[in-house]
Amino acid sequence: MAEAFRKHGFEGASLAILSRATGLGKGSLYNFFPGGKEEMMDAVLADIDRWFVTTIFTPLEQARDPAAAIRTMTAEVTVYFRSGGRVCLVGWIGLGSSGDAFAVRVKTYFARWISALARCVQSGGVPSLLAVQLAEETVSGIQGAIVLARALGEEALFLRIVRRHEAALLDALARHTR
Amino acid sequence: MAEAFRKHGFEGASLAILSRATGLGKGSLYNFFPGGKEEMMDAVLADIDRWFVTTIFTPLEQARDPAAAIRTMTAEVTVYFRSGGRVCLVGWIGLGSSGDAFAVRVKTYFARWISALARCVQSGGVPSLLAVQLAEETVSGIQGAIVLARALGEEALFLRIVRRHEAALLDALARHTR
DNA sequence: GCTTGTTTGTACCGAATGGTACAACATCGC
DNA sequence: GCGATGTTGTACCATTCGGTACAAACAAGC
Repeated sequence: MAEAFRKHGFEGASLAILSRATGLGKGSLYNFFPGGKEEMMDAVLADIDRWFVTTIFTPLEQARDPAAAIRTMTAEVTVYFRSGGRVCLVGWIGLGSSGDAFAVRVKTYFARWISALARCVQSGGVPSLLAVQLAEETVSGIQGAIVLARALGEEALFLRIVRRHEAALLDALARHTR
Repeated sequence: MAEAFRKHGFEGASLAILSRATGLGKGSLYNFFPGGKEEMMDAVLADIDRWFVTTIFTPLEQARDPAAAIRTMTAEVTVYFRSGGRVCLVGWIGLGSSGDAFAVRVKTYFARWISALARCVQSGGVPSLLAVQLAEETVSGIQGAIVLARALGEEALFLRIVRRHEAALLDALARHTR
């Protein structure tokens, strides 16, 4: 179901597609999601959010070794986005007017990612202003890398860009070591 | 018409919406675009491409003053994307499976942007490998900034990120001045 | 085995979808 | 004026859309 939305977007994913993707008939679909397509998408976004919170956000927020936490973040993210071969549904949905219904979810997702990463970097001794700056740049850079890698059909480009952002983060940490 | 696609995406922009947006009835629409919605979208993308070629790409490619060319690029891009309030249709369309029909257009758009920017930076004395690296990072960064700025509803974030990329480009130029 | 509540498939709904046919209309060279 | 060409609105097409109704199938408790 998540993959169906990821492939076709919200508008493009028809109930027929969703039904085929899940193996459930319309009856079942509307039994579990009385709110229709919107509730289905919301559930998918909630699922994604949960994954990011446990795998990315909290490890960053509670990191005892910031450099290691950043390294695992980029590693996890690279796998998750299949090196840019997989789209970021949250970012995508935010682009269109159909995403207005999920605006809050989209906003909190990115806001938390940035703040978690910033806190991690900051905990390593980097001044808070620079930390936020680096975090913004990294999250934004990952989103851009997905767009570009998909557009050019070049997964290597995703890896290159993410690696550079990782390097920038680690460099800042090394420079401000206490 | 472009704005209709920009707002609703390819799937979301129905003929009714397109008709309303252009003020043309279905008859006229199908008179000018016998290929239907796909041809309309293609025309819009061609239009966008033309604008970027004349306003962004060729000035970069033929720049006599690389630093100035970069500065005008970021300025033009900032205005064009309304500081992130306006979506990059090319990048957006590339994310979904509906964009497969326009894959070539999407690909050449980004490829040319990167190569034009890289050539400009390189003409200022920056080694070609670094130049390509910086160009990739900048174009990707702009795309990410659009996604993030829209998601967070924060145009200032777009400006901040673009400005930082501009600074990185100018810095590289200054460092490798001949 | 019967009851109760959930899960499923199927038939169906009105509305909207992308697209076509075509007659009325305008425009223009001549 | 007249025909030729291009443009427009309208009615219409089959299909698909998201969504509902509901009865059959199922499961669990007792």
